[in-house]
Amino acid sequence: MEERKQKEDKPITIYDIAKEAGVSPSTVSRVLTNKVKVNPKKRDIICKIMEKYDFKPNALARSLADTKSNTIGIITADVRNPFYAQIFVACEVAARRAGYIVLLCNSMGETDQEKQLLTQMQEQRVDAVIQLGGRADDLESNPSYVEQANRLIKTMPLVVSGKLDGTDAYQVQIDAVKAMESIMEYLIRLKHTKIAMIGGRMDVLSTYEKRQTYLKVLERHQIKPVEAFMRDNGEYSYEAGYRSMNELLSGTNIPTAVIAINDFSATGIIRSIIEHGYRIPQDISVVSYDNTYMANFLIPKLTSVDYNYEAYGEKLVQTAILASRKEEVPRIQYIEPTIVIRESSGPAPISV
Amino acid sequence: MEERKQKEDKPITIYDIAKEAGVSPSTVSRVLTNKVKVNPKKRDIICKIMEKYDFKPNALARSLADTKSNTIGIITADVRNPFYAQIFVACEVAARRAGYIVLLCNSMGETDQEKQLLTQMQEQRVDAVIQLGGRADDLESNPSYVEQANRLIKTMPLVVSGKLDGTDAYQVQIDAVKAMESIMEYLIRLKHTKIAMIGGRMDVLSTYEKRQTYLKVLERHQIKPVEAFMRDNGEYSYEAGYRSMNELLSGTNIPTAVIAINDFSATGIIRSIIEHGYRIPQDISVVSYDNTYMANFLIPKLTSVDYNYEAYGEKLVQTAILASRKEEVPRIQYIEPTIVIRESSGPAPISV
DNA sequence: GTGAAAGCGCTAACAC
DNA sequence: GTGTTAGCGCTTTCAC
Repeated sequence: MEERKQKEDKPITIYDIAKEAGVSPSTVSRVLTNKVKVNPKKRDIICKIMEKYDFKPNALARSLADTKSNTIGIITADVRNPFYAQIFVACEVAARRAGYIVLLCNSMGETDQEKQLLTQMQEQRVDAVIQLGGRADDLESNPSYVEQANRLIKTMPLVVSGKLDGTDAYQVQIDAVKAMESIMEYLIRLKHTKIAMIGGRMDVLSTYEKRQTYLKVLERHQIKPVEAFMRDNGEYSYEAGYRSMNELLSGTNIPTAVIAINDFSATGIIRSIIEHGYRIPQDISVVSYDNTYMANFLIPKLTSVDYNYEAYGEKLVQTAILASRKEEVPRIQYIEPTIVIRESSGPAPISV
Repeated sequence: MEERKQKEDKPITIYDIAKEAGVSPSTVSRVLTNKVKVNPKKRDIICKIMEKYDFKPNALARSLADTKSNTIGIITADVRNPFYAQIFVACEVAARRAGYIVLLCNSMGETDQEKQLLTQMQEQRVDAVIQLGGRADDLESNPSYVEQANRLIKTMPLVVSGKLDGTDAYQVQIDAVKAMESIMEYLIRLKHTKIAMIGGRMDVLSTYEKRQTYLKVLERHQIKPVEAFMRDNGEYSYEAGYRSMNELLSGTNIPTAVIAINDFSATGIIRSIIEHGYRIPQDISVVSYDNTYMANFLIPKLTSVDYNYEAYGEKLVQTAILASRKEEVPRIQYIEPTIVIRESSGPAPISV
């Protein structure tokens, strides 16, 4: 029951608390973990002392002791991309609700960096890692990355937003096929037949799937695909969208609708269309993917495909947590897209 | 020198390595820390074995042992805001370069949450915490938050992007005064005299400073301030910008230039202007703060004040690290703004 | 240069 | 219910 001589530097520990409370350290630990009954009186005394010294249990020591860090590592290419920012925040919210912390690392799109991050996550002994984009987006998984991932998976579960062939990574994917189906059917219902698809790289899984679906739906409606309408420019940026649309509009065959690979691209596309003197959506409709806040800001407001981000984050995190507890989780799960119609799309113009 | 019997579950430790290498654990630790000479031959053997088992040192244990986690905690209101996303990524890059990891937590703008995050950071034993926005933005610091922050500061340094009166937090701020000065002088040089300032809350430090500077510069040029031109609508959003500009344009006194509190606001403001049939910048110039990627996307492209984000992140992180090592760091530092001129601003129209 | 041993702060059997 | 005793995996004196 003795007062602690304030050694200013050393942070207080359960031993200090225990001594002052006249109990054993384990009792203090018990009130901390709160899993086992403790004499209410003692608990009270202990709590008082904890508060008095503003005691904060050392999470590192706790994690070391029970070999569980209550941390989920998240690797993404770049949170500055609002698409990932949305998912990340959704993950964080879900994680916090479940009593977990998230450790975020950006790979900046560099594969080497990404590999290193896997290692880092292992060293940090996170309970599971969630990978958003990056190598998990590849149509053909990078072998050396797969190798690294497999090493990680020996230690902890990995859940990816795409896929990682040759690994046991859990997959929680956006349903790219449905995402394209719904947009195409929507446009065709509006009598569009001259539909362009702009942006993206064909070695990216979701983009590839979109393209395949695009072709499939055209065929289903007996619309002949036009080479010039398919402009996978290799990028997902504003500039690329702008450039590709400029090219397209400088030709003779002008589409009545264009599907942008994402909101960034759409933004460039819209700029190009307007600069060329066409009206949106009267002359050309524009639809897009991701439904980031940009969609609301543009003039006209953008029709874009949304993926309930909150639910997405929740599913990613739940998968990670359950897997880390070795509970059963489906190996692959899908997120349903919903098309949000705004001002940028409308009926096809009456053909001349 | 014996092979390790692969107990599949337990991760390998330096003891396992040591045994197989025929050395003591301390020697293994020495090659890990790499601070002390080790017989090159032994080192070699040890490294080989580490690789063979894909050994990853437990960062938790390391941190526990040397009471240093090499982690910097970052608290922000919402990384989905591109302004914070930019700074965060810059911090991460700087931190990684210095051998640190960052732990990101979003408070979602809730003070309680924010307080809890401080506690969480303490428990995680991060080496320092950086707070971007939130309570550090307040013109008058929230007393109960200050209290919580002070508790944290007893344990570790806190560096904030704003200020926290009554604490020893380090400050690395954007120079809001200069940011406004340069924009005002720019506009006035272009012969603008009817300048509106839209968006923001006056209990936010940087906004308050901007308003004060706005008034000061007007006075310096003998321009009488117009009540209707000062529309601190309490928000920093697209919608608020749109709404306020609509109100302003429905009046009789139309400004020739408007300063938006940030790019989000500017986006709404631009929409409103266009919908009202005015041209940008021929009729009305629009300038803004933060120079996020939005500035490049808008039509017209937005003139916006930039803060070298890379340098900002570097300074925040360096301050955090140095302070955590108890080295001397200035208590307050400033980030210089630069105005990036694009399409949305130009000379004032010839007055009628 | 290297090993032995103590310790970082906590949890979790295990007895009582 | 509570104290005792081992760890968790690493770093770091301190001798030699």
